Amino acid sequence: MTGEDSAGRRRRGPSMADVARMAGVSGQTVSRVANGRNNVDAATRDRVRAAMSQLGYRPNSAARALRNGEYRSIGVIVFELHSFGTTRTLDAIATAATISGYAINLVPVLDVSQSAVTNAFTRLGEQAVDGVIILIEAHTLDEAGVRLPDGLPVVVVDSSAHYDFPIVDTDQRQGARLATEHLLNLGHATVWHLGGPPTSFAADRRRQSWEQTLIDHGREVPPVYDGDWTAGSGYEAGRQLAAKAEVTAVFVANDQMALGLLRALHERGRAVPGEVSIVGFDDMEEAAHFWPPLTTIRQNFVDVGRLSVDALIQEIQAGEHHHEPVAVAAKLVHRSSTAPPPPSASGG
Amino acid sequence: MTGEDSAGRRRRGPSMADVARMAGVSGQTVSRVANGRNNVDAATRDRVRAAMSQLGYRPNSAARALRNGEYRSIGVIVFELHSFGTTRTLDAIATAATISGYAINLVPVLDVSQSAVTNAFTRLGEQAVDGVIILIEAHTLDEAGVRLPDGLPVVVVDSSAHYDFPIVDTDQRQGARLATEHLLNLGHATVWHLGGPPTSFAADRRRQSWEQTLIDHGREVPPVYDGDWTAGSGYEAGRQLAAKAEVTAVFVANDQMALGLLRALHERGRAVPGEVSIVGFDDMEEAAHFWPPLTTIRQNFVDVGRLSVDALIQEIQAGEHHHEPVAVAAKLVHRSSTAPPPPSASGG
DNA sequence: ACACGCGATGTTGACGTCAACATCGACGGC
DNA sequence: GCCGTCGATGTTGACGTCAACATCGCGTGT
Repeated sequence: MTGEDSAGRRRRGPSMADVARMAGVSGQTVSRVANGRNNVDAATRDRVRAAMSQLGYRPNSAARALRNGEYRSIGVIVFELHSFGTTRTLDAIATAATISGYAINLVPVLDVSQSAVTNAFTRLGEQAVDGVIILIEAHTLDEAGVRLPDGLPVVVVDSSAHYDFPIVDTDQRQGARLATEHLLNLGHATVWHLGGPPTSFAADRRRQSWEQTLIDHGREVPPVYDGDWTAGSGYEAGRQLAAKAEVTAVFVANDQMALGLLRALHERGRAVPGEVSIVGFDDMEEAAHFWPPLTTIRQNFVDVGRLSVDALIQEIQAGEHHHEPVAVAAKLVHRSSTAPPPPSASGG
Repeated sequence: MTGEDSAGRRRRGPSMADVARMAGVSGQTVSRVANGRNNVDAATRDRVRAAMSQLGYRPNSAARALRNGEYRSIGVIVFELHSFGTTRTLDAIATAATISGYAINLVPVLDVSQSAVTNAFTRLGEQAVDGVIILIEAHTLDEAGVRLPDGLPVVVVDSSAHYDFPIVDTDQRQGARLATEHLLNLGHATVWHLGGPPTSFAADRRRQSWEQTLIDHGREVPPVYDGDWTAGSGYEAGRQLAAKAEVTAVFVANDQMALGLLRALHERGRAVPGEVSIVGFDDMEEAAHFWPPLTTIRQNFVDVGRLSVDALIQEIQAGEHHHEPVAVAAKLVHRSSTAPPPPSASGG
């Protein structure tokens, strides 16, 4: 009754054999019913179904996985759920995987240390997964000198191109260019940059693309300020930026840091967008309600999640890598944090 | 070499038998080495280890689960990763489970419909899990008329008490009282409330506790405004609140809605905390960088996650339910969004 | 009436692991 | 020198499922 035997030990649930006995059929017929095969007599099927629900039968996925040689499960290795982008991508991955009939096995990296990463990968090797999506920033991977189990399909999100794995990611370059050109088009002489941590490839690419865009337009490239994606780090860098009168436009590598910068600007009494224009990156839900509402680059996390799952499943089922990275386009969402520069700053 | 056989099908990895053959021992000895038993000769162990790494052996967790009758995995059923609290709790659960040697199986509910919830629970029954943590709001559960597989240990986070499952949650009542009394102590005549959706038990409790605190202090209870946890809904409700001159203090049921309210107040030109004081709930990382930085109630998500995992594992391993809900204390974090009421409003 | 086909159902064995039991050899005590 | 013991290793079988093959009975065509 309670799922325990007289000794108080956990008892296994009913198996096909139990259902078969109760329904007066063979185990194989139960299997056929459980798997929706249609070559079973209707009356028999009903009898089996009745026995199943009466016994509370549920298929043993371990036995099924062992027999079939596949788990129908994919591992997702994440570093932290603090970052908005990671969380959103994970959400999209989970949804896409579920729709495709795969379960999600979440493998957290417990801290930043190299051994924690190595540990996570070791655990991963022992998990019941058919493939892996790596959501941690790739430099961390490098440092850990990670060796994944051979023959385990892998897809990487947010990575450099020098891995031998398929890559799916937002088109960071295009997004950063969009942000930078938006500010330039408004008439700003140049655009400052508050970047993400050097350990992130995404941050790297946004910074590079911002710089290249400035160069393409023949503008001066101001020094870069680095944060670590958090609002706190945006605030710290923001205090320095806010103190510089010549700063009229800033492209911030994510919305959370932009929030910190906004606070620093408010504290200093510099008007946004009156004196300084700001563009973020991500379009987190809150960005529309920052003060002022933030102009930002919207990432299409749903597509990133779906495409990475699709690529992984293809690899699992067909054994095919395809090596050209998949880049998902971003787009600019114009709100109130950007405007033309103040007249006094028009010359640069 | 590539993990496929000549027909292009996925080939299973090497098994214990393969390792045993290469090392010239029996499968059982390989098993002993793999499980760290110490009754194996050092030289033999080395030989087995060498064979393992040369073949790229990794234990088949399906076979192990089948043999041992346990998966060492817990399912977490979540509705959405958009809400800050859910995400943070999931993170803490994943960490705690990993430390305890359990894997995490993420089971998303694809949409709000009843069938989606039922679907998710059905899927759950077929997952390779020893137990389940339910992270969705409990009213949704109710509506779905959910029947969980019998004998599967369950722990619920954020739920009413009328389930026969162990419950772990933040002490919503205590947190809401803290918030309300903080504002009262500053001298506000009464405190308005911007609550969460009626479908959430957490929102319910925060509202009830706010009301009770007001009554306990002999204050008037203003009408409640409801949001749905999002900044957008906070903004909508906030526009109404901002229009009322008599509002000097608002307790908002989460930080995201507080952000929306802040925006509405700014748009209307009402100073925070000069004219209106605001307290949020959650203490999301960004709250410290809102404008102004938000006074809020900090939830201890780490403890909630850890305690729910501990409770579940105890249930799994010992078969013991313990029915008193576990309440994790919250605490007030005082920042700049609260101050005494303006002199003009002192009388109420 | 008989062979044949076909649909419904049953039987067998293998997936990889590990507990329980069996075996074997070395060493110490008397 | 014989027996008992203990440590290292091997052998067997069972966990639950499902593909492959076997069987059985009924209807159809000639």
